[in-house]
Amino acid sequence: MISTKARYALRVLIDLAQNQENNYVPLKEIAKRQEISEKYLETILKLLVKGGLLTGLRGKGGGYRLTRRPEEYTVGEIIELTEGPLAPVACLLPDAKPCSRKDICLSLPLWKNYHALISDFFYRITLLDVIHGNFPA
Amino acid sequence: MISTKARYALRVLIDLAQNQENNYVPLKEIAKRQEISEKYLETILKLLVKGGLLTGLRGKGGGYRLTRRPEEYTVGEIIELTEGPLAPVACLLPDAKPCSRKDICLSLPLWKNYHALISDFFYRITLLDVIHGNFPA
DNA sequence: CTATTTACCTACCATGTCAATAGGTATATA
DNA sequence: TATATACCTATTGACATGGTAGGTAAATAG
Repeated sequence: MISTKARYALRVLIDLAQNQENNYVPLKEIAKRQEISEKYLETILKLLVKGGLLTGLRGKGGGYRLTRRPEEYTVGEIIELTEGPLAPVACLLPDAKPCSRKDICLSLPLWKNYHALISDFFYRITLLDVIHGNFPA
Repeated sequence: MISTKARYALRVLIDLAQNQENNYVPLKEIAKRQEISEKYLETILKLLVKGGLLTGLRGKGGGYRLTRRPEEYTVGEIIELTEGPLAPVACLLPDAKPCSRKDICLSLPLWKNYHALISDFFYRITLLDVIHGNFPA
């Protein structure tokens, strides 16, 4: 299952894309529109700011806004930022410790194919695609 | 991440497909070949028996064997049996409680497409495919 | 210069799942 | 009768998840 963190993050980005115009949007507004607890949303927004997907501005008139245009975000990076690598098994992580069975493991190619499939899917789809409902045929 | 339960289950089925000939294979042997703790393997085999993928026979000369031919198992059913539905979000579960945002949710179609993609992938691949390294192009 | 609004920070907690273990019971064969 | 096996119930430690509490820093409005 995709975690709420990733799902909420995506919804926040969609929300900002649709509501930011030229202003900073306060957390409170996003929370209200998206029906997400403010406190919990904080932890997610922190992640997104730290990851460079959003900038925050403090004080009156402050809030959050996107750092790029919607077509410049991929769903893949949003998911990986919030909940970690898409790799389905540890052996496929970039810094995986060598597995003694890797040469005889018949499942490994399956997980590799699966990994390629979903990486492709998620990294090809941009935030704008999600907003417009454009998905690969 | 795919759980060890699902991954071990797959490995067990591969192991049986390759080693059962016409006999029942004791858990001990599988555990040894696959380097999986006997105790933990028990819980997995119990699941597989309960799910009808395997039959067990007690006593001397007993053990486990497949209930069907390898080409009659799909990877999808093995995963879903051991770790639950492939659905990435609760709203896509067959008996999901109606979500109030479902008509305005822009992410939902994304998760639907994703779900279709991976279901297709895993349900098209049989145990025999895995053994032969045959994957969809 | 003060009040207010906002982001930002540190810490905590309850619940549940995962991976694994322990110890025993039932059943079949030799 | 002894042995090999599956099968059953319960428990554990570690960790992730989803969420909360309470405070600090900075920006603006008046």
